[in-house]
Amino acid sequence: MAKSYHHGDLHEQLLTAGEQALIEMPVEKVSLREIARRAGVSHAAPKHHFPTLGHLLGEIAARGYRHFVAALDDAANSATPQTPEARLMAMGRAYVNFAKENAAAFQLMFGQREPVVMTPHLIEASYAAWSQLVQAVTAVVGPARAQAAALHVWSSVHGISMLKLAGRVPPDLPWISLEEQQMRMMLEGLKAE
Amino acid sequence: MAKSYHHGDLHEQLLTAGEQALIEMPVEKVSLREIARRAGVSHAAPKHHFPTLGHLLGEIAARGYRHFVAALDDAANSATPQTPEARLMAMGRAYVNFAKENAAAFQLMFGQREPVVMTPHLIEASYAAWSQLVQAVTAVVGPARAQAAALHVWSSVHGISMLKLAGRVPPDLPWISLEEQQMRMMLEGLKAE
DNA sequence: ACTTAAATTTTTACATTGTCAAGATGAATG
DNA sequence: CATTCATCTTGACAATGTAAAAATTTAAGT
Repeated sequence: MAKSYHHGDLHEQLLTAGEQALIEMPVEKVSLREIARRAGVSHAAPKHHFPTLGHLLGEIAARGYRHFVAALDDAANSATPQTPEARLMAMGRAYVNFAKENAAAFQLMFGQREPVVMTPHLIEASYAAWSQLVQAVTAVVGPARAQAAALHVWSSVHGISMLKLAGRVPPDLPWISLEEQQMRMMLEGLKAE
Repeated sequence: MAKSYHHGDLHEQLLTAGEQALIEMPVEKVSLREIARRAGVSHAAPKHHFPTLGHLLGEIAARGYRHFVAALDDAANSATPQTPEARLMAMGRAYVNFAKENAAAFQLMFGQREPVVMTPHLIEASYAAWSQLVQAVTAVVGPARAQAAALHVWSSVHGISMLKLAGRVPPDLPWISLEEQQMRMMLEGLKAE
């Protein structure tokens, strides 16, 4: 059932307007009214498509996870050589890179913007990201230790991403080089028995 | 100093009122007016002590870092045996524990609440936390690799803390056990060449 | 085709928030 | 005692999220 009414497909347009806003402004400035403004609609119009701002943000975050998963997948498939380790390292670098290049979306996805409602789509999308990582890690350490290893890997890349975004690490460090060393240590940690 | 109109130490009382608020409510609900309310003062009174909400939050975050450093120090000194590795592991557990027990303060310290102004006190306090960690890591890996190793350790413990707080990891995992394994892998990663 | 019902959007309105500009108040200073 | 000055209050403003009512457009029924 197509919905072509006054403004067309407002549901979709609100989501894309929100994504665009996340590109152009810091995450905390992306308000309901700002998104409505960008969609060329009154501030109360979103109500009929998303019960609350949290639901709208939740759906936008879910889309963020899908782009995120796609980016990590691309990185893994572009890795050379195509060994499990190289694929995992490529994903790790893509993770940190995604956080850097899509800072606002990343922050939305990981809770830096209240209120974000855990809609079914968001739960599903974030779980898909977790599954993707578990799968890549399983190829390296086997299924028995997969979950613990995945948590280890995720913590490492997520932590370094967040610290960088929060700016709570001394800025005079040789960041790029440290980042690579950190990634190596992360991989080495996987080999712990 | 009895307080009727001028009550003398409002500066201090605003800080403690803010800290108390962080204990009793989620970080995003801690507003300027809420803190003023708790201090028993009008909503514009803080203006004379802190130019903006961001500055007040920044000072509260700085205090959070001091408690944080103290907690990690205590943990390290209570570790048995008193080896560099055991001390570091104890600090790591204390880190994750602090994030769990003081969620709102932790989130304020690491940027989950805009606007937070990087006041001199905050810069100093967060740098002190970094120095503390570098020192503990140096005792394990030596000075040459200390910074890279510190970043590795911090990323790991920070990442797992943030993921837990954000609730973006499947909730049906055996978290406690995974947490310990993650910490072991983190330590193992330190031994990477 | 005409009426009626339903779905979508706008308009108003209200309670919050952070910040600012005037006042009011009390304490220190001469 | 009078004046000055830092501090606190009051009132105002723009912006936010949400709710209800009114308006407008589409769909359905006969």
